[in-house]
Amino acid sequence: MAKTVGDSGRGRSHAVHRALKRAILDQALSPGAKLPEDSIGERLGVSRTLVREALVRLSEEGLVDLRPNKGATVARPTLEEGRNLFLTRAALERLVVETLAGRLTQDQIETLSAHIQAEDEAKKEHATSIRLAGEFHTLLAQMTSNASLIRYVNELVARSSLILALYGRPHSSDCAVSEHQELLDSLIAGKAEEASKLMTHHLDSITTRALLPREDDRNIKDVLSAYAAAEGLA
Amino acid sequence: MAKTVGDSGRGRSHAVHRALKRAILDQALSPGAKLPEDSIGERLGVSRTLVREALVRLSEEGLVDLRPNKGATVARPTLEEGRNLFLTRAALERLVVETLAGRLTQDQIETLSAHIQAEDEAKKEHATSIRLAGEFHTLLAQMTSNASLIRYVNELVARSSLILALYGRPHSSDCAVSEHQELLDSLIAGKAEEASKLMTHHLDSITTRALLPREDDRNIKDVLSAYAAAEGLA
DNA sequence: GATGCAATTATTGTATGCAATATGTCCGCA
DNA sequence: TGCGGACATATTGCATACAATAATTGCATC
Repeated sequence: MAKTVGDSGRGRSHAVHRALKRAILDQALSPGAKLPEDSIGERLGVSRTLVREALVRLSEEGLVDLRPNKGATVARPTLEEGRNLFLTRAALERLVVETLAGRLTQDQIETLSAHIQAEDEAKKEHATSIRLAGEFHTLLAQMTSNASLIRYVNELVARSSLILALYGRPHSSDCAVSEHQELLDSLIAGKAEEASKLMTHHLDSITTRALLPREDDRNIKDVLSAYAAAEGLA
Repeated sequence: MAKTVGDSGRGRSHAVHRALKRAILDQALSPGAKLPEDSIGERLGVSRTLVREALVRLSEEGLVDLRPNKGATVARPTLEEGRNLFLTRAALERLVVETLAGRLTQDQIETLSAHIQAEDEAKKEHATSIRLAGEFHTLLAQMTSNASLIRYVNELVARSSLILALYGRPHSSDCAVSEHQELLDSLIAGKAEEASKLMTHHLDSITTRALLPREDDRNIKDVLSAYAAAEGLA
């Protein structure tokens, strides 16, 4: 439906890239999943060449692991990488709010308010809710007009989805809507320092509130050893 | 000389990537230069396929501009992008020094000291001096063991070379060696706050000390409009 | 039944060929 | 001379073919 001319950018390789990216972020492809070039190409109606190009891009973005002669898999960050990632996010997003504090236009304020309201209304639907929460952060970044900043925040927010998919507590609202509202209020009031603190806390609390170690983080051997013992094996 | 098995990573495409990256950072290929796939492939003894893969990666790193059907050129950041980039760098490198303050091992301290000494000795050779200055920053980042942080700092430092190539004052020592020493002293003393301030100032002063507008930054229209007026045209 | 090896299959790595698009040149025409 | 259009050239976009490597299976052996 948005495909006619919308194939903008570098022809179809970008289309493939977007398709895979969406699939990953929607968790239709979960972390660790294999991504064979020809099945993907077949399914999407393009040749391996284009799939490879897309996979290279995704790997540069950190969404895909590309191991030589072994093929591509959806990235599977460790818990520690996850924590570090949120530290990095915080550093960048502090810059975002410091840049924005007291500088939001009326239009931007309305956009953000509307977004927060949408988040509030979608609280029930877990999947949507997560997506919207991420979008709030990328929306803010966008408003700085700082290209590198935008790019990195987008990347980190995307990867955060992976982290939360792997280590997120099932029923935690990962981004409390009220925190977004407070943040916005600070920004409007031009309280840069306060906004910065709120953002730090906001992201910090995700790592403590929502992240927790998962069994499936251990490798297959460790998992099976338990079953082995139960059966009197190994 | 480092090619036998050192072709590590994804076969030769990484080798191509590294070769091009070096060439760009050494300014053997200056910003705006065309990068035709087949001449590069021919020169490097690989097919266009591998060159393309390398170019895609470089474009993701922001070192190369990739325009559909128009081919690749060495990136040519605007002055404003340059300033924004240094803001972003500062945000990340503050995190670096905060992470490192008071936590450097003896080995790390020695590595950094040696590096600073090397910088001091290379003060005369402008090119080497610039490279070493950059390496100091990536070295610090490396020591945090924070993967995303390392990756972004590396990327931004690399792109800084482009910025300085375009807008750097010819004879400014872009990274004052003494500032690196002060920074290190702070880190050793564990004064996180001070180190953070030093880093901010250090990078800030690059933008004010070393960056200056260049004629060729304005786009062709603006430049020509003056001449047009002078000749009573358009 | 466990172990190691060989043959098979699946999948990636790379080069090449052809189509599509952009760029540059030359010529005719006002 | 200045302008536009057709042709020629260069370069990218994409698919396909083949080679190289890894994963898997089956079999023979102990």
